[in-house]
Amino acid sequence: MSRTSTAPTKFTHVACGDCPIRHRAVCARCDDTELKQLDEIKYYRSFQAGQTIVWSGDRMDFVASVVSGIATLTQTMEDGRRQMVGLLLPADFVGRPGRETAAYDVVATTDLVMCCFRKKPFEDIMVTTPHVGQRLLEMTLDELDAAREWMLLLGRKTAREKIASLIVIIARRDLSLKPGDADGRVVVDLPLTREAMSEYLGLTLETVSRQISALRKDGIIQIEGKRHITIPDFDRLIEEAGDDSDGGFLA
Amino acid sequence: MSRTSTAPTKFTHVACGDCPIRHRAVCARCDDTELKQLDEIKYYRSFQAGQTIVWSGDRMDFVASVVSGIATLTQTMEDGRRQMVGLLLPADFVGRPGRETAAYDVVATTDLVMCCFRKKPFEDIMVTTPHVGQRLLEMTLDELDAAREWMLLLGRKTAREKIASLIVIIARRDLSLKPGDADGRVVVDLPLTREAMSEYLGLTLETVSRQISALRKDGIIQIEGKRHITIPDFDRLIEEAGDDSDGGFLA
DNA sequence: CAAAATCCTTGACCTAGATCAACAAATGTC
DNA sequence: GACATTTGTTGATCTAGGTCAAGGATTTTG
Repeated sequence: MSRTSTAPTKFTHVACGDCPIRHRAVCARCDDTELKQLDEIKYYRSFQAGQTIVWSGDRMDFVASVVSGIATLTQTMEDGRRQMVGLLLPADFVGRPGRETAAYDVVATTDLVMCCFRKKPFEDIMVTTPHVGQRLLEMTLDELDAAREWMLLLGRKTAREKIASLIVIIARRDLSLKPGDADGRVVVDLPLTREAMSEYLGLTLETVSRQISALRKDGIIQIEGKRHITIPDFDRLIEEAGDDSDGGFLA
Repeated sequence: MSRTSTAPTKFTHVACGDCPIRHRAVCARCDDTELKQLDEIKYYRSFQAGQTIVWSGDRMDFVASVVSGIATLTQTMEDGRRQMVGLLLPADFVGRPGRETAAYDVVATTDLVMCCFRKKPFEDIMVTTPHVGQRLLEMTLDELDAAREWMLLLGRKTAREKIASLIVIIARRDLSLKPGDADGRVVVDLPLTREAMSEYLGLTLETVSRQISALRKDGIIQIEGKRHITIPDFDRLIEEAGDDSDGGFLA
């Protein structure tokens, strides 16, 4: 439990205008006038599962919040090796204010709706409304923390620890739990295919499948269907994940 | 060459008051009055090689620029496995404005001098001087980009590619090169021990040593002593690194 | 409802990198 | 200048996870 953050990691109850979800992002502290400004430059976009939203290196002229569905940020090597570097769940934010182009592929993993803000006017609002910039800094620092946890996972954890960590991370996000909040029985639906998990974890999909089976056989998790997981003892799973961290709040 | 950043990645020539180095960081766009403010809250600290500056989870009541020497940010697991998550060279910035505690160990890898700013007053300056916050956001986004490159390295690259990548990254930092700038002969001094490299790359130190030897035998690099490296053909080394990225500008 | 995709699991085998171990070279120290 | 320490190299061996391959379970499509 090393994190003592001043950033609101819970969802705030300030909705962004008539936006159907509560953005964790930019509008957390905006007043009505400011929300109206944001309203004026926002628009919705839908994407089909599998669709690439932006290619690495392409111009990306918006920032956005995920309304529903899942998107991933992925780095690709010329020979096709892929590493996920960000996982966007509903209410997550994506965008690089001050940057022209995307540094990674942004892919809709499921059918996806995003609430987008055109970048230029958004940046203007950032200038005139300091706390929008402040929120963005906080969010970016959170992402950096998550990225660094993730680096530990990629560089040093075993396959089994990686899988356990991923389930913990998703469970926490799912339940909006802070570290240490949950114990006892927890239920999660994995929103990712085995392949997507392998791209997240720096493994092959076969290894992912095998390790999930192993955790099942050892009674750490129970599985119905392919994605529905019951964790009888959450603390036990955290032990398997091999760290006492706060798990990070993903990108 | 995917990066097209608006952030100044070159050093700016605005020194921070009488600070002996040019901070890439906070004072890049400050005027004299603002520099004076920063001057008033800054102080210098020296550390010996090997000294831990802050432990993960400890209170960290300052932000700082590296004046000379090298520091690393490292995540540690209970059983001692270590993963470097940030490498700080002279002029790099470290700190988590808005955060109470460190999320990783900060260690002086060599003898080190830092120019520190007490956090509270620094945050006050951030509020009154918007572009300081803006610079910080830019810097944090750069770090996030670097972290994501690093994740690709950790998750998907071979040992040989990892070593080649590290040498490329250090060479670029050393020469303050932008991607694509350098070709032909390049000379670098590795500022890290084999062990530190292994912590950076998610390898063992033996593998680091072997792969460096292999690159030497294959004529990709030449070595004098243990750390002094000559790269006869920089583009060749980039090929070995297995990516066309901008290499990232580390934490 | 058959055919074709997807998505997932499991087995057999292989290899990159880890582990264990010995030693060499450089550096510090009294 | 001998001794200890730190740093780096190389060899022998082991193993976690990758690769290749077959097949099962669902979902999609026509």
